[in-house]
Amino acid sequence: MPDTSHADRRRSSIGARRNPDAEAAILTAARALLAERGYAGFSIEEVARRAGAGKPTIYRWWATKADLLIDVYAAEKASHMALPDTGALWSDLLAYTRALWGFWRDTPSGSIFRALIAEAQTTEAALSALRDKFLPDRLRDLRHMFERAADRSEIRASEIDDLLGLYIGFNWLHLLTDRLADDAPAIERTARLIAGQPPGGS
Amino acid sequence: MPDTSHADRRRSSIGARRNPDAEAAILTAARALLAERGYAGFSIEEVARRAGAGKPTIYRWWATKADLLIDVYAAEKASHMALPDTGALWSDLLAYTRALWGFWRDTPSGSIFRALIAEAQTTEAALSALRDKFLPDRLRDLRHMFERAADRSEIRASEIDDLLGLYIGFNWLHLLTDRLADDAPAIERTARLIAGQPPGGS
Amino acid sequence: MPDTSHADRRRSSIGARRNPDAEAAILTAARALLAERGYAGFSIEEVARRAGAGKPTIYRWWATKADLLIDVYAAEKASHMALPDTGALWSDLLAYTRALWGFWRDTPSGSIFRALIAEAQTTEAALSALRDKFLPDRLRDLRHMFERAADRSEIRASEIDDLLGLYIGFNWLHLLTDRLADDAPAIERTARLIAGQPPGGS
Amino acid sequence: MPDTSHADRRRSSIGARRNPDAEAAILTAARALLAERGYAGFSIEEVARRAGAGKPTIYRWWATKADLLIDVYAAEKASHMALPDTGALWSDLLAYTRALWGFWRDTPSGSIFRALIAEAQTTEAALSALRDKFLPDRLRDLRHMFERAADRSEIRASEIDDLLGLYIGFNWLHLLTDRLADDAPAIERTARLIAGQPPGGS
DNA sequence: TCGTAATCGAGACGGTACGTCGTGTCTTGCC
DNA sequence: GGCAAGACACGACGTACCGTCTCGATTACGA
Repeated sequence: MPDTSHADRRRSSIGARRNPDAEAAILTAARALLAERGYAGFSIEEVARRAGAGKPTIYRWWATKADLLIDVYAAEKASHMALPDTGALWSDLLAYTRALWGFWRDTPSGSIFRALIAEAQTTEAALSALRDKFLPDRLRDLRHMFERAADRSEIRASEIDDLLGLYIGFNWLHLLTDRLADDAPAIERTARLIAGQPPGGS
Repeated sequence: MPDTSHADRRRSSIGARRNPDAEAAILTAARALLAERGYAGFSIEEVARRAGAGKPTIYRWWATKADLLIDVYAAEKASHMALPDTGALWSDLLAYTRALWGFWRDTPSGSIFRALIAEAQTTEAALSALRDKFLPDRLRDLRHMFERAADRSEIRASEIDDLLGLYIGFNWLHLLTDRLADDAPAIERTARLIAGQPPGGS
Repeated sequence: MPDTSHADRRRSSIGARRNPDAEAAILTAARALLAERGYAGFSIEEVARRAGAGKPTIYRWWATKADLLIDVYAAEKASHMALPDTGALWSDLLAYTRALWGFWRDTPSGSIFRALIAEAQTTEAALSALRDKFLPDRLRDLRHMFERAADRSEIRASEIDDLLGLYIGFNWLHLLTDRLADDAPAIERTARLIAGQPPGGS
Repeated sequence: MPDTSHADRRRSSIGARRNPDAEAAILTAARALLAERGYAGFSIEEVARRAGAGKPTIYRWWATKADLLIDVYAAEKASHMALPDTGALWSDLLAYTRALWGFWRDTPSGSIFRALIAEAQTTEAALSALRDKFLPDRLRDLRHMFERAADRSEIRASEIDDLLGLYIGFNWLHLLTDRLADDAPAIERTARLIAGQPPGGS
């Protein structure tokens, strides 16, 4: 058995209900696998092997690969990302985007999210999971940042959704083309653009 | 023989050199396959089947799936998109974006491009093709539109690249989440946002 | 890797036609597996593992487990069993049955045939393979023995098929209840019964 | 709930002892399942589903699948078959065999018995149950028929066991190859053969 | 002029992963 | 302690593609 990173073996059922140990082992294994081999090497089969879990256990709780990816990403994100409140949209965006890109670069999360988007191009179920479940969650979080800016009259309230779209598209574009490291200076310039702040100002 | 979409049968070798008929048949089959079944149903196996080609013939000329996708998309794109010149950036963007989304919706190109982006999350070669060849080409084309706007003082010249990034990200986001049809009203609002045009004005 | 009995690895395709090496490796592996673990331990998966073959290669050439079992049995039988011709039906039967039971006991063939019959109780395809392909072959061979006896007027020609049925049922019954070793004396008595020979006579 | 063949729901424990309702529901479900889908579709899982029983309840009372099959067959057989006494062995056999084949064809018993024999080729426990318990029972019943024939000097007393073997093998052969319906004419011819009666006579 | 070489369609090969099913064990919470 | 329920690890099922290989045929080109 080549891999030793999986949980302690012979974890058994704890009755007619979900075993949190199994769930944790699967999420951990999925995270590690994506970290090591990326989406290309990500398979339910291998996750099951590493987690010491049966494939049916995975399919029982996550109907699609996307559902699993979403849970892995969510567990990751919860513990890392917080919304800044600096008093100005452009500096909020600066702080948040730098944190986000760092999070994507320095944890498996970047790989996970790229996997999720790729999966959504393959499977209809994954697409609707991404669009109808994942994205709205993300938007809800970020909208607060923009709503505060609208309260401060930095942006028009009617523009919030479209600015959010531009902002998310900007991040996706850099993630999907793997330019998170190279193009970091773009963050500040783009934050100002979105916030309607003149370049170089404070 | 149930499928009739492939080229006429028994196309054979034409000697010790590449057979253009075979190449055309393969590109056509790939295009049709992506149109019908999307990236999920796109396999070298099925392309070969439809093209009436041997798999080695495909692998001989296209080392990776991404290479094939690029050629298919290139053949598609060349013949369709022209840059508008309406005299104002926001209406240029409006016209171009509506044309692009229509092109993505109504031809296989949308599926093809989605496939290419997805493949780039799996295969390093696809990623660098997308980032280093594809994206610069696209930027070069569009930059003219933004440069004209800068000449007219609608936008700052220093903002061109960042606005392009926002604009492309906006398009990708809608393509990848399959919202080209539903979210068409966003085009006008976003075109104004990018062009710095107040909402509702002419 | 626990099993070492499989053929030398990395046997590849020899073109667009059946590879006899692969076929031989698969039949050998199937035979060995049945010899070691019986029908209970017999799986296509394990045969593929031992043969160093891909599962699709097996499914390509043997549509059902029964087809594979039949080929394994046939290869075995061809090299071991010959029809005797002693000049009298009862001694022909005596010789043949003793050889058959020995063949069933001392080679994997007994296990193979038991597996085949069991499989026929599970799968409709296996049943028809057994009944319409295997059994007629077996009957054709044996019928010669009975026809010679009819020519010698030992039995009526009209009884041949029914005597064959009785004879085969007798053998099956002992095979399926694993009484080939214990009940060997029954062979002689039953040979006489079938041949219409009084007990104890020469 | 689509299937209605199982017992009334929410049958619960009746305390620290075996619940006869549960046992009956399980046997009934097993019988029905074998009737509908044969050995191929017979699984503990499905029996439990239909019976509205937990799997452990089944495993608690029947250690192996064979044990369950035996109980199902026993419950079935008891109520149906009677030994004929026509005054001649060949007509006894004729009557009994016709009844037996009809019983096997028209009730789940044929499927059950086929399942039992198949299971005996996989599981040692099933084999010994079949050989050491089942078969002797059957032989004991039938032997009376042959003993009466010996008393009437139709057959030799010393031949009884071997004729029984031939007779049972004949029946098994037709059951296992699913020729109970097609080959009914063989019954009369074989009955005469076993009874030493010339063909066509009365 | 003719052998050589690279092309073609075809399809078998060893593999990996898919998603489903059944196995026998285990635990819960009710009776 | 029996019961229904159902989760668990495991492993086989049969299928789809992967990328590689070898065939036999079909030309073009260089010696």
